[in-house]
Amino acid sequence: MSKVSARTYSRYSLEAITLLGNLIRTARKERKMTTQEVADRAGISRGLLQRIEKGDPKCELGATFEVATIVGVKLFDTEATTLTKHIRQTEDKLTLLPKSVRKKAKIADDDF
Amino acid sequence: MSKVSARTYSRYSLEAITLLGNLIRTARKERKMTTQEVADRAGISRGLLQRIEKGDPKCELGATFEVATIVGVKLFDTEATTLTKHIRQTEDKLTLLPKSVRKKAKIADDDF
DNA sequence: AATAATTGATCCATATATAGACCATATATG
DNA sequence: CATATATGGTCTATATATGGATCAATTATT
Repeated sequence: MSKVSARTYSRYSLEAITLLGNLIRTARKERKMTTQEVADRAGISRGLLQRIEKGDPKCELGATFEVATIVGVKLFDTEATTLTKHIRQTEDKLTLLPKSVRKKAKIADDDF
Repeated sequence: MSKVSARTYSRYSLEAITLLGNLIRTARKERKMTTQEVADRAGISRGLLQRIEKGDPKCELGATFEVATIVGVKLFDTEATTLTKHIRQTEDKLTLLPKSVRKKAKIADDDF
């Protein structure tokens, strides 16, 4: 009694995840770090690191980003300093946008 | 009887995740999409989407990337076409690198 | 102002990812 | 060539994330 739904992913998402994994593995080897080393530093198991490098979508977001950071793969092509600034920018932008999005309450749909 | 380890994250990782969440929420509102709408399209629950937008590290990598794709947040600042190319590039790079990393089997450490 | 809808939060049952041990194979290095 | 080490895979128990329901508060629209 199990396996009911099984999540699906778009091709773009899967490729992005694959690329991220490849970048991580490449960076790790270039820095001559062993899988065990990186896993320890990230506080995760070696098995999980392998799945991350392999591009498995079913991994913790946090664990993945942590590993990327450790081996030096920049998310957003952005330095640590500018990251905070970007966060503030998006927050400002958010306060300007309406708090909630309202849909046109239409009775019937398009075709008639 | 629980809560044994509790994973930790670097400041940079957390900020990157927060930024990603903010970008997603901003993009969603700009496109006038409701949380339920996006959640349905991504095949996830509304609750999970909220955690993603909030920047919770403990979310599926796949779910997060999927949502980002749906609302139009580009990972890697890269188009879908070039993504495949980038993957090949990293794969090529990987074949050039040594298959396994070997550590100097040193007895004592540095200071002597 | 009234109303409908979105959002945010909490709670619980269940599906699922993770750690950790183990093994086989590949591979770097002496 | 021999050997130690890294890697990759599998398996199981356990910790944990997720879906779904529910409720309160906020907010857009008439």
